[in-house]
Order: sequence, then structure tokens, then C-alpha cells
Amino acid sequence: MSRKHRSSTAALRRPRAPVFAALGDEVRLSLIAKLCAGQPYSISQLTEGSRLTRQAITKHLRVLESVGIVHSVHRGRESLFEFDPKPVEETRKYLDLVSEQWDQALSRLKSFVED
Amino acid sequence: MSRKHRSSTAALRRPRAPVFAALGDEVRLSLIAKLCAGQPYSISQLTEGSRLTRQAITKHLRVLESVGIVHSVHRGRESLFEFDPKPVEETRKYLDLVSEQWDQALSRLKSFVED
DNA sequence: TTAATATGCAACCCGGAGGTTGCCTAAATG
DNA sequence: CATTTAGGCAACCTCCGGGTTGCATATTAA
Repeated sequence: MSRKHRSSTAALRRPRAPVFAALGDEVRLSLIAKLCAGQPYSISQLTEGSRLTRQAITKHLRVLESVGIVHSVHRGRESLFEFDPKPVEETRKYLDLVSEQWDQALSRLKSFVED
Repeated sequence: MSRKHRSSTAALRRPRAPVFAALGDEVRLSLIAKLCAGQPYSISQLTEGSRLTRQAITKHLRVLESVGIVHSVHRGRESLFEFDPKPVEETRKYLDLVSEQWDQALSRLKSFVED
């Protein structure tokens, strides 16, 4: 087994549910959509245009922060949030493995039928 | 914009949170792990080896079914659950777009700095 | 210094998610 | 037919997620 493949299965074993759970909310997905465009935003800026309270947005940001999807830096009186690509990337690889397993299962089934 | 890219952004707009939420549970991820190996399983079989009740497992399966990750076929007195790769695949593409947006933002920043 | 702005913290509310138990029905098995 | 096995349905419980309001604090602006 190659090193690359081994690290993939290690990533498979690590608990993924929290990241998925953090992604499982439309408000948080729209926050990610804004932040992954590159520019950091303050809480007030992220609250603008939303029907939710600043505190609600803050809670969502903390959820994203708790799984590493965003991180915050404090500048003056405001805290700026910035996207971090690593967790999303690892999650994408995880889904890759699921699809890959399924495809391999289909291949085995196909070659079995052909025999 | 190519047709392919247009359909990608359409997939981006469709609500993704329910699928992520369905994936946001370790029990359901382990069910997926078993089912994406190719073979269909009955509820009793999926309950075996788990510390949870059959009804708890059933509820989790219904959650996965509600977002299309699995589907059930009835055979005799048992209902067999089988993995369906489409939602996972679309979710993977969604995460691709997020990563892609981030990478493009980095590229723009880099070329801006270089100017 | 005073006022406005940005945020943090805590209490509270409500609904739903995850889990269990109990009972009931349908199918396979003897 | 009697029994076992697979599953559906419903009630119930507990806890937490999402949201709000109210107030306190720190920084910036006038």
C-alpha cells in the first residue's frame, strides 16, 4: 500500500461527522460561500444582509471555527473571520474514498457476472 | 461559461445542507461505510454489532433515505438497504467548487501582489 | 470626554434529533 | 397451526441546536 493511500485511510478513520454536521446548515454554507471568496469579514459584515441576529451569526461562526473551517483574527475592536481550506479538502477526500469503494464494488460485481 | 460549469453552479445553488446534515452523524457514516462496500443489508443485519436498537438504526436509515444516499427494496419480510452514489458524488462536487473558489481567490491575490 | 460601533457573555425559549420501550402485523419455519 | 423472525408504528424522554434578548466591555470617532 502506498503512503498516499495509507494516509487516505487514516483520514477515513478520523471522526468526520463533526465537520459534516458543521456543513449541515444553510446559514453556515452561505457564510462559507462568502468567506471562501478570499476576503476576510468581520462579524458585523457577515451579519449584514442576513435576517438573523449578530449573535446567531456569531454562534454559527463558532461552530465553523470549532471544526477548523474558519479561524478568526482580532484587529482592533473587530474580529475578522477567514476561510481555512484544510477541513473541506479532507472532507472532499473522504467522499472520494466512499465513491471509490462503491466503484470498486461495482467492478467486482461486473467481473463476477462476466465469469 | 461552458455548459459543464453552468450545471456545476446550479448544483452549488441547490440546497446541500440536508445531505451534509445526514452525513453529520458517526452512526450514519458507519452505515454508509458498510453499504458502500456494494452488498445490500437488511435492517437486522445492520443492527448486528451495534449497541443501538433496531429502531434507532431504522431511524438513521430513514434519514439517509430521505436525502437519497440509500434506498430500500422489500424482499419477503425484510427490507434491504442499498447505497446510492449520486448524492455523495454531488456533494463531493460541491466541495470541489468551494476549494476551487478559494484557490482562485489565492491566485488573484498572488497576481495582485506581483503587480 | 462623550457617543457610537463591534463584540462578548449569559440566560432563556422552543423544537427537533437521537434513543428507548411496548405493542402490533407480516412472513418464514417447525 | 404455533412459533419465531423481520419490521412498522407510536408514545415518550432527554438533550442539544438555533435563535433571541439584555447587558457589559472595549475600541474608535467626534
